[in-house]
Amino acid sequence: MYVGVHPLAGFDKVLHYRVPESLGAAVVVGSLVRVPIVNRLHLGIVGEIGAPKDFPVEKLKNVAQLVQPFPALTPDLLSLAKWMAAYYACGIDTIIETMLPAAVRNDAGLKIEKMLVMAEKLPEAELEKLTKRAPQQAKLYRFMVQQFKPVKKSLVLTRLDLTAAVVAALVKRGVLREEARRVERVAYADEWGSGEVVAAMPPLLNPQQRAAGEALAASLKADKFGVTLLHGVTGSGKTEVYLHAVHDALAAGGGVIFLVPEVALTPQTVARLRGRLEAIAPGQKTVVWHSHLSEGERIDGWHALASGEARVVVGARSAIFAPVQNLRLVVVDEEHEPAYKQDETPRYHGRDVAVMRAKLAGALCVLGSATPSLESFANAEAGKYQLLQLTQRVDDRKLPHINVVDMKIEIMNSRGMTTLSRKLVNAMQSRFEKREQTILFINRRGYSSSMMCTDCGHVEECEHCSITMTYHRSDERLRCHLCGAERPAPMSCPKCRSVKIRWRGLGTQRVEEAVRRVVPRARIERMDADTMSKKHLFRQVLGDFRAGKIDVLVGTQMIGKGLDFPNVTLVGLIDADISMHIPDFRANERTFQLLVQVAGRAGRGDRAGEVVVQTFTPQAEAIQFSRQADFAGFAASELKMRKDFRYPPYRHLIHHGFRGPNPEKLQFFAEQWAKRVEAALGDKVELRGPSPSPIEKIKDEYRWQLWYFTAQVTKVVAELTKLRADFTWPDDVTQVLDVDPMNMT
DNA sequence: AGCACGCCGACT
DNA sequence: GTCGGCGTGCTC
Repeated sequence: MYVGVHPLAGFDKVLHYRVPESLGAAVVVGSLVRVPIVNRLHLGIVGEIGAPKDFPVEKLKNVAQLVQPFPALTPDLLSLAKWMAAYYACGIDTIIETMLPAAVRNDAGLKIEKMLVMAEKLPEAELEKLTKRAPQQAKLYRFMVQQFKPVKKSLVLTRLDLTAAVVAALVKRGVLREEARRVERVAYADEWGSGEVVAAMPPLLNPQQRAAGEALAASLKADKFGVTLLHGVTGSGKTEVYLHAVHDALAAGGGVIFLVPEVALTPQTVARLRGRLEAIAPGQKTVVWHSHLSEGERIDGWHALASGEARVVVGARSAIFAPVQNLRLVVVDEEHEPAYKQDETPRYHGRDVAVMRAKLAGALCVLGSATPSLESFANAEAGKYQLLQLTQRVDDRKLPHINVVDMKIEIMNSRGMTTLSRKLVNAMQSRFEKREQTILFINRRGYSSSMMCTDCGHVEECEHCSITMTYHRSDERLRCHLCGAERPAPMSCPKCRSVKIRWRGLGTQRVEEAVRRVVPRARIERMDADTMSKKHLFRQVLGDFRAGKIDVLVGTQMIGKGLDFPNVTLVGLIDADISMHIPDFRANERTFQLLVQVAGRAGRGDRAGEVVVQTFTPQAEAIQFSRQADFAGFAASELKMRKDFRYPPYRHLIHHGFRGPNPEKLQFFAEQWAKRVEAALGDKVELRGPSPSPIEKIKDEYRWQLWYFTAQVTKVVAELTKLRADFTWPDDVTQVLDVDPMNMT
């Protein structure tokens, strides 16, 4: 028998080996093996069974060892690795290394404990003799005779105050037997596991929750891949809905992966989840998976899942690679959270990988959020994902009214520049009369500003990258921060010829002045990076605001987080679309989510709050726009920069992968990069490509193209570091909207 | 990755 | 001439 192996040796190639008789049937696809490469042993994953096509069979070496008795990667994980390698432009070995916990790879974490068992009893006479001649051995013997189960050698030695020599003597006589046993640390029953009995009681579901639960049950019953976006407002009880689905999946004999953002993995939440999970499926063990586990805990959890002993794993990002058997359900809670992104090579997005793994396993994937990410929402709108909504809060607190004001119309009506819309002014005045508070949130981020027509809302964008171009006032030019393209700023709107084209961006100061004009008697405080340079000032202002000494708080995003003021019943979002237009679509999304969060907080228990959103591109359009701003991101393995140069000469392939549906765009990026490197080096760089994705099954438009160029690293390292610093990297290199496993056949 | 092979300039 | 700095290609 011959096998093709993916070696974990730093290069990305399948090597073939002969499987010796002794290993035979135990070696299957997904097995972790040790194989000889040149003159040393490396780990590898069996990727296929069969002889090589272009290598003489006689020359094949033997597989040296089978590291794990069961396959280390399930078939779905193996195909997931292949997909990720192509999608995120990195070697499959890198992916496999992240999939397998280090402890599993070098079986170091396997804590072996020596156990002692009785092998043969001694006749009375022998024992008498032993008592005289070797009292220590006799003592040990007497103890061991009473034991029914194997006992830990270390324990026996300390308890009976013996040395290892005594044990060895009895083992040699054949009286005792030493056994090595893998220790099962119980990663699923730590000190937090119990004592949460109350939380284990399932609360009654409201009709909406029940309906969502039933819809998920139906999807699960269909027993095939599907994605459901569970869009539930804060406090609508999404967790209960997940738990019902988990229950159904377990009842059907399937496995479950439950992903939460890393920060959510506090002992309390873990304990609560585990309590509930173990209550809905008695006897089921729940493995917890996060980065702070010890090696031992990790390997035990891994083994429990790989062997099928445990079927549920709750964990952060990397838990998506857990070797769960017969995977039926993947839950991604708070799917919009940036914590799902890995910002080291291999850069991947846990949520996207979750969707793909579900697809490969034929499972149901549930993405849940109060503020779904744009791409998930777009996928739901496009009908690719099923959309379930929970609009009622469990506590029945009212949701605020959200008014979107189109500033184009506002400016038209007032015949002039307008900072605050009529709607917002009225609302502010009425709040002031009622002694309620207002927050005006000015959406300004960085100093990127775009060119926008105040008549038609047109924004200039880069023809190559479809992102908004940045206006540079110093030289009156527009630049694309992604590809570096530039052109003179137009004097009139290219679309409607209007001359009312201006660069956008209101300062807190101007807003403050405007507020002072319309509510002269109100106490107004400004809060932005300029005025809040001192920490205590920041606290003081927030304190004053909370105490009711301030009526209107005007600020930038710094007031966005953690604002929970009971007396605030109005929130105004000025220039909502500024961050919709900055060339970083991830920022758009943050603004959008912030909006939803702010909206959720506005209002008092008894009455719904109000939110006024001022925009030139009313919401639907704005979202649409930011979807276009999605570009074929630089998915890419990181620049490989090694500083430890030594002989043998490093020669590096600096490669950048560019993915996306538009080959021209990709080529353009690649060429831009090549140019930059050339300029930095002062000599020619060879650009090669595109090389197609190694995955044949993916439809052509989703096929990657990998463009790469080679250059001598000696010169490049320093230069690239500089380049990197002044190059505006897309905020999110792995993030792409067109994650679309639904359309891959 | 790590190692061998083979190229080219400057020396035991 | 050959030694070693360095680029390239291969590893079953």
